Amino acid sequence: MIDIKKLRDDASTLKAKWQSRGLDVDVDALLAKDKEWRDCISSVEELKKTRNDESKKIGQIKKSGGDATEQMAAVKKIGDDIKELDEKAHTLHEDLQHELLSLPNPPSDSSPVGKSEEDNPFVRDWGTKAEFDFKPQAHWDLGEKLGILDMERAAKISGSGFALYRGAGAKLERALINFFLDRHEENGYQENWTPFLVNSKTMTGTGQLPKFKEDLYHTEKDDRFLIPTAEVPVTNIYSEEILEKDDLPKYMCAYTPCFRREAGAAGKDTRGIIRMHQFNKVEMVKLVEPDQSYTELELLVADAEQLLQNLGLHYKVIELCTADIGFSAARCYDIEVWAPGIGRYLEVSSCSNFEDFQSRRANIRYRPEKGGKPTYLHTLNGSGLALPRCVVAIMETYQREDGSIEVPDALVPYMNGQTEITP
RNA sequence: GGAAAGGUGGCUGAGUGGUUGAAGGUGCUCGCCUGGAAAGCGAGUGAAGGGGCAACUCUUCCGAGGGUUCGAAUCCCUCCCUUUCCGCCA
Repeated sequence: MIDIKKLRDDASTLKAKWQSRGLDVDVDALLAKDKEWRDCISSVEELKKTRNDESKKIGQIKKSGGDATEQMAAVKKIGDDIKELDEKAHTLHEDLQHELLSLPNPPSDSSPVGKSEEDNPFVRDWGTKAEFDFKPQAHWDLGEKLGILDMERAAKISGSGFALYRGAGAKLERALINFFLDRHEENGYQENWTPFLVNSKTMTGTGQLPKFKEDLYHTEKDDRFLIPTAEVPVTNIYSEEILEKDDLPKYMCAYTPCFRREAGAAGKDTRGIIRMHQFNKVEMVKLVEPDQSYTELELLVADAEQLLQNLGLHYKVIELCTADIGFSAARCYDIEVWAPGIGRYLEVSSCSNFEDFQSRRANIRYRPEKGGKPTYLHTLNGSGLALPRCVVAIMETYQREDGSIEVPDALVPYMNGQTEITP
């Protein structure tokens, strides 16, 4: 959420930033509503002051045995006015708050301005596209023939958009999760195991609510949501808390399954395991001091890249332009791994700096100096990494002509010494 | 799911309708004292929001939301959470 004070002070800059996202925000209407709310608050407070003073006087009169009937009637009238105005102020505030919560983060000045994903600048790449002296197969063919991926039975059990990994396929998932988590621990991230169902307050904290309810699985009876990413529970670990300067930076990571309705993505990536309603992911989250967040973003991307390098997978890093950047992010890098079987780069990580957008929503603060005033810290997160697309890249990159798959060296210990996957 | 007890400041813990934003203790900060420290003494020590250039000032907040009342931490209702016991269950 943006700071309403910024909107009061410098609406035109914010408006321009939203415009760079392709969003036309009626800032004048927002400011008018804000003004109306503040005027309302002022009147209420004035009335409350009068009421408090008068009530005290009544107390004194009664104590000294006097008759305060007249005063009581007068204050009663004030009370009625307060109630009415208070309700109005409350409604105005809720309304304004809802509108503010639905506004995306204004992109950082450092984010490249663009009109669509076509304008996302290339940052760097690592490795080269794998070459084959045979025609490489797509993972769905490889997986089915090897018996490690059973999309048909997954559909029978749950429907489309779900994967059933079997045998070495299941083991590969487990191996990747452990491999990723171990690397993060080495890099100073504390491992977390979180709830996978969260309440609406938590979802609002990281920005999934109120705007993207349609993308989430919701349990009607208990009003809880299945997490679409570990970012949600992990970032909210310290919600409503005030941390000390010495507590920062906080490096945290977690493996979780992720649940996404993929509403609006119908017909996209329907084959294979590129877009799933349920998938596994390891996520890194950082809570940092504001002046460190852009340095930390670079480090975060490097930590994600390291994993692909260890796996020997070719990838490229791109930066998202203002038109393509996510709702909550101020700046964002995507890492895309090369999948030679289908001949596409696949997004396996998104590393973002949210600045104080999430911390303001989730109310995560810290004291810049001992005994000082609490202020909002900066949050960042990055996938490290999303499993299915890594599996795709591994299968397709390490495939042999006979359809078997070589296990990348880094994963062999995590596969109990298994070096290849054969039928 | 049933029963009971609770939810007050960084922590602990009083408070049952009227200067209570909240006693006492503890912790923390600053000062005095000391060769230095401890002890002791003194002062300060929550958050959000509004107004003001500022000193400052006002409002709100005792789990959340309603209600009663001239006035609510205190009384009533609903919900949430915690603990203990019972039941059920991986």
